[in-house]
Amino acid sequence: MSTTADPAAPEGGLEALIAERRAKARALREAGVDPFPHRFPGRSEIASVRAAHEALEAGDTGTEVVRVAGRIAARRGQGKVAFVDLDDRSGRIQLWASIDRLGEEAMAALLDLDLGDILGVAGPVTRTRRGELSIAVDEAVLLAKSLRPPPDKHAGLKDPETRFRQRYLDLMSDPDARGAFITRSRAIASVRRFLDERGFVEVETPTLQPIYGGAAARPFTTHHNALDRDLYLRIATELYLKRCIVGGLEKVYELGKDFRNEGVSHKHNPEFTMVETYEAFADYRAVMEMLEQMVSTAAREATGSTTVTWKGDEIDLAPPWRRLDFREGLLQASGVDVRVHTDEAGLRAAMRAAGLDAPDGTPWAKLVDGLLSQTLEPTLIQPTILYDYPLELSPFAKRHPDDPSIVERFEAFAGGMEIGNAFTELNDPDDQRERFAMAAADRAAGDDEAQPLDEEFLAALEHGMPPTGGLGLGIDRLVMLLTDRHSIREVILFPAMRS
RNA sequence: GGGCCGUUAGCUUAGUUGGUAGAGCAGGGGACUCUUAAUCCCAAGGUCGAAGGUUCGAAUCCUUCACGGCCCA
Repeated sequence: MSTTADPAAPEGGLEALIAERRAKARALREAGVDPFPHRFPGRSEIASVRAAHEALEAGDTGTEVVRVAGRIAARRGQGKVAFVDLDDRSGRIQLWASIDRLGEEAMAALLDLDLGDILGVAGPVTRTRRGELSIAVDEAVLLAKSLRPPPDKHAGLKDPETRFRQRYLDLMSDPDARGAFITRSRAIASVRRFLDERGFVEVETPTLQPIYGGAAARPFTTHHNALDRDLYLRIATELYLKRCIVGGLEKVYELGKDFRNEGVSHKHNPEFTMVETYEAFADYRAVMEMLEQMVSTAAREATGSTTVTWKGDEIDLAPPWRRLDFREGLLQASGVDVRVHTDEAGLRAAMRAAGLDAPDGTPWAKLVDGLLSQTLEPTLIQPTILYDYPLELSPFAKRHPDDPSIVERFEAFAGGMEIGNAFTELNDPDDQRERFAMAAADRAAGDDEAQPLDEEFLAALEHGMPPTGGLGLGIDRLVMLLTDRHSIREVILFPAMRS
């Protein structure tokens, strides 16, 4: 269609491309055609159309009329025959449009469409002489006019900034990007199904909390105007879920967002998704087995296999996972024994002697954490359960019966990342009060990630909490593992960005 | 927070020792009744991330800033 030159229309660039598409939409309206109609009923998924007609021979045409709808991804031919590639979520199929089937008017309308337009078509399935399964178009309906040009039909969208800020462009131009988020959805559904089938109750606890807790992190602060009080966005669900255990719900989980006011990195986004589970009358040994089952089940149900590819290696998520004692593992990986260097200065000296980073003013527990992340953690590619942590790192974990300086806690690692954290929950309220006191001392010493005292949580524990095994599993990192994506931004649809 | 790298047309990109930017795709006009990164012809499209500086002259060199990526913390 020749577009009459508007003297005000720009010569080139994006504005001109938009003006061109708007002019086409206007022309349609003037011809009585709605460029944004309301529905296209009776459509089939492209993948199912393909599957049902695989046996069609080249040159043959089926009898059944199918209806498909999607976005125009590419087209070839401009004369009396044209080929259009149509994408929906399930796949792509070629449309074969000829003036013989459509007539001059409908053919002209089809040729006037743009890449990126949403189109619905009806017609029989055919296989071209060259062997391409296609739909012989008898009817074509514009379902939504695209007023802006899509990314390059072949090269797609490469610029990571645009991919994250305008994720819809990434999704529409890259089937693998869509696939990662579909895998994410399946993994989350699998985790829910797994827990539901084992009698866990899914609960929802406050996101806005008067006292934050359950993890070592700085919170986001907000303000409730009507109550005139500051509130915190939760950094974990832990302390509320344990109240549910006190109340007798016995097996609970919550799957949702936590918020931590920290920097962004390939492993950190300020809001991220975590599932926490608490099972009364279980301990961390039972949680180990459940986690192995849960993760391997999620892998199988989301990807079809319990082995995944990670940075070129195969990771086998099928149980049982390797068990590694915390102290032993660290000693082997770093040569530093945290049971020998039990004070801050001694550990710092030992770490520096081993060539490791150990900043001044860092409390002992954080030095141990740094020791782990610098030495052992990156080597834990195959799934590994690292168990029996020092008490100082774990303010909500129950002491080990054989050694009060360690707790019944484990973290699970895979792909060189921490993916899960679990312990036998501390249910002795007096011990818990002591732990809060230790945290208060840390806070006084300048650790702004230390736990604030939560009297209401202590009161709940004083009512009696059964022995309980608890777990936190990072969903984003699990999805990274399942999709071989090495940045958390690749598995969060709209990651945090600077303005 | 530190180091390195990047930012050129809607998208993907080239651009040499500093001499005022070139392509493919997309878009426009034309040809084409089995193409599939369709092909062929024609024309058009650029604040070279922003602001300063050096220079006769800056996409290119320098400084600052913004945004992003990678690595480190």
